[in-house]
Amino acid sequence: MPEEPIIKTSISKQIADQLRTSIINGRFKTGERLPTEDELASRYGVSRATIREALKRLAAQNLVRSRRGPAGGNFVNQPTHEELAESLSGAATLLVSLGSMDIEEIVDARRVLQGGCLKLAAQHAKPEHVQKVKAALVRQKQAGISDEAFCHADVAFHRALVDAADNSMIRFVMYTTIEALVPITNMVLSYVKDRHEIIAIHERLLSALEQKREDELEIALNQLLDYLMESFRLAQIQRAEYQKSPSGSN
Amino acid sequence: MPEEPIIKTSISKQIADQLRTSIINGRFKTGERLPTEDELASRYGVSRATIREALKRLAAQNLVRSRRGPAGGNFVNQPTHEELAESLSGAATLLVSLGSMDIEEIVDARRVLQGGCLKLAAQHAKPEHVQKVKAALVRQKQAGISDEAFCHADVAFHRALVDAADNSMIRFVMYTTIEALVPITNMVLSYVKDRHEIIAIHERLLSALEQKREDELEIALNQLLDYLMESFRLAQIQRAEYQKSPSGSN
DNA sequence: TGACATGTATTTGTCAGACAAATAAGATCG
DNA sequence: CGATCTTATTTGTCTGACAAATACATGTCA
Repeated sequence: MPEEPIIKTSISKQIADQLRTSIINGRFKTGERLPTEDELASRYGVSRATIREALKRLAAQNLVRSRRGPAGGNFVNQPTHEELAESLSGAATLLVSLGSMDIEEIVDARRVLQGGCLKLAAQHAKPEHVQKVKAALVRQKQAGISDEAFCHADVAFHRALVDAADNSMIRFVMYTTIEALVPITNMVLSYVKDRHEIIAIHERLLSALEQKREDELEIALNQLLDYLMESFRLAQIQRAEYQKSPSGSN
Repeated sequence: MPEEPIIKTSISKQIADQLRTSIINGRFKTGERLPTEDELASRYGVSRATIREALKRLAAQNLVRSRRGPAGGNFVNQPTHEELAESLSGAATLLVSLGSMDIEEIVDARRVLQGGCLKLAAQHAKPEHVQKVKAALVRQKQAGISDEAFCHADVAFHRALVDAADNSMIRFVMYTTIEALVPITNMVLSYVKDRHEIIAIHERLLSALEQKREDELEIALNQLLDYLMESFRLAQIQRAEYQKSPSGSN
């Protein structure tokens, strides 16, 4: 029995991995066109379907994108920060929705991480950063906007705060943390219909940023998160009662 | 012209997205088996190949895994933190290797984020956490191990520190940050062959954690990062000289 | 000549049907 | 009762085909 390679992983996965490493260590440069699918198929000695499955795996990770036609093909895609942050927060929301992370943990994390982030923001914020924060807050203060729009503006506000730290890595990481809280914030908002408190705290954050007061920023952040936690508890109670009382379960 | 849906995205992608949201909001529970590929194909009115491409996209995100045979099929997979962190740090590494993030930014980010993280660790660390940190440091101190093994132990050390904060969200986020630094650390190590300094600082971190001294932790972290930055600059210089002097380019 | 329509080749997207490989469960035989 | 064999089911891969998008050349008409 001469050691037949006991390969457990499928060919398409192996090819996907090979292509990925080729991309990562630069044998295929960003923007460059990969060989056509037929070419790859014959090169690897497999069928086009297999190659396609491999390419789709990479496409799911935003590593390649494809166009049809002549001058089309599969291209190495340089994922933008947005795309990456998106897939990060997708993963994070997944973890949250599967219950692998509870709210206390997320809020704690945000307290610690965003705390540091704001400190950096106080040091690095340029006028245009402050301007963006202000703009988001204005949008949030518009009367009569929907919960959805409010939440959207909320995210924009916090993202702007993060941007003020002027650091790509932090942006990358904090977007995720913020995004992970969105479903919860949404739920809180739909049960606890009080936006004034949130806006008041946001205004405190903004003015603290304008004055570059690190201490004030930290205080305001803690207020915000405390408020969020408490509202969340309230919302949970209301929700539990609502599910008990009316019509029936289902 | 009766508004034929001008869908730009491919069918397989649409199906993948649909399946993903079905998974995320719980219409398919974790561990559950999806319908067979034939079943899905006829249900969506597409061919099996298309379904498979959709499933492979999800597989690339660790959302499903497949087994053959009867009682086999495509199963909803609950991604472990490790799997998620892995795919994300892959993304982060890519960003770094493409030069979208520079080292100052990453080190700054780590200073801020890991600083907060260590503060939490000092409060929450349980004996088994400390034990894991210690074990990683022991591995790192073994004489004669390769650069690669050293770097591996280095990552394990920092992960253990992060774990000590005992917070899933932070773990998720910090693993990514740490991982993003691996290629750089590797490069530094291969040029600046001095491990003593790193180990000395690591020991300071460990003992500070054991004594739950937040201030000491912060000091040691800053030392470590300062040292890393300086070594990196040195390594860059050496590298530049090396690339100028011998034989030729390429 | 120049602008516009038209064809044509190339490449991905999708389809249909087939066989190979793995594997769990039932059938068979000692 | 236990070990082995068969069988059915399901994913993995192959083959060959056609549809759709689209860059480029070609031709047509003013």
